[in-house]
Amino acid sequence: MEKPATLWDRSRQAVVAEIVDTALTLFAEQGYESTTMAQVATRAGVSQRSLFRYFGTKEDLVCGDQDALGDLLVSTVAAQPAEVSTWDALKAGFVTIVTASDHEPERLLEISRLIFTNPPLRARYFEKRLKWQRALVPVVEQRMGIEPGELPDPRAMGVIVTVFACVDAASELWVRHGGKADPFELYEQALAAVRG
Amino acid sequence: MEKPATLWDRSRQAVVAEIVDTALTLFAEQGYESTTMAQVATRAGVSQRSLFRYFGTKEDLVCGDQDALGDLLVSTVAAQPAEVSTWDALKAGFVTIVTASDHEPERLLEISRLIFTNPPLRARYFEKRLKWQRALVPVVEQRMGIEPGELPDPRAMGVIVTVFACVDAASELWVRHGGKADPFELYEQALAAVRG
DNA sequence: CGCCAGACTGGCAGTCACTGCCAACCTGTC
DNA sequence: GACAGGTTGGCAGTGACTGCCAGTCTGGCG
Repeated sequence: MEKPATLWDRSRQAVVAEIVDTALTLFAEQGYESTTMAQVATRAGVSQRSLFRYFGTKEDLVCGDQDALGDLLVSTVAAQPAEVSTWDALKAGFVTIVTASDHEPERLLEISRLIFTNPPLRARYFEKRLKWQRALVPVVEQRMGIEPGELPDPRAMGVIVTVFACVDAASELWVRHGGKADPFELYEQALAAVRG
Repeated sequence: MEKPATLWDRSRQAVVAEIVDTALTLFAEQGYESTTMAQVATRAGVSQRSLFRYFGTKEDLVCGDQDALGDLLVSTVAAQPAEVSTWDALKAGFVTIVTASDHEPERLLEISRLIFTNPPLRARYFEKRLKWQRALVPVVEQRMGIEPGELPDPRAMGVIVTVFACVDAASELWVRHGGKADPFELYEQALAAVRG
């Protein structure tokens, strides 16, 4: 079903990666806002039109294709054994995501800093995460023994949005600490304060 | 300090209100995205240039000036007596905000629906709330007996972002219930599931 | 080899949000 | 009635993004 992996596909992958690379370099050099898509296109050696075909929006140059990670998150949470608490199941999902990210730590910090310091990027990131949250609703409901309804259950919603909010808070603090703090530790502290 | 309230100020207020009114009408008629700022300007009887002077962005037509509400939130939380728990203090802040909103319930629902169904609007709303969260950090830190540092304390951050996340979840569910559910009840359920 | 359908690319013109600039105007004051 | 300060409107421009069309490149087929 998704085995082909043609040579063409791989070359496209390479092109995408190279574009992202030049974009991040430009953003680091002159900032996100003051870098235009035309610049990225020129330096990456593609037409502006094609650039917009690869990445629908400027934000996507940074926020990338989070859909795959979202699927991984959901399936990991769903795959946790029943005796694992909902909180631990969600945590396991996020741990899996972080370790599965194909960026080197250095670059991950740079990307995170970009996202947390540029409102439009942060907004886009937030938006993508909304989709993850929606996808998690049935999984968490089942895990909490709530039978699914037409609309999400407020209890399941509460748990999900809380975990995401704490992950977000920990990430922001991690970035603002310059990557020198342990993000998992920050997350644990935040959640501990919440759960009393 | 802020007593003048000149006639001029009031007429400006009226102009702003009227623009918002026509904008919301247009959004309801043909949707947010497919309504242009030029249309709003024309129907409201101002030049496009002036429209952008009143509202810096298209989103601000809907998200309005949340800064005043943010100040109210912070001061209300800060004004809660010391024996009130942090959770209750934050809740009191939000209750104050909701009741202080000068929109009729019907319009409030309409605005909320706009925000929750249009990604750019939701993103902008989220962004404004980030400022509220930042402003709350010192207040909550003091209330939790944490001495303020250069960066926010993860525990205070956790509590703040959790409350915001649950308020957000409750609001979204309220909107998706067509305004027929009690938002405070939804909030209580969400938070109860979190705090166990 | 020649041919052809399908996918990818590039350029071009257009839309829309948003901004800087400048001239016209309006308001209150001396 | 002139004058200073703030307000408005038009105008031209930037930058993200899209639709359209023509050129190109590829793999299959006779």
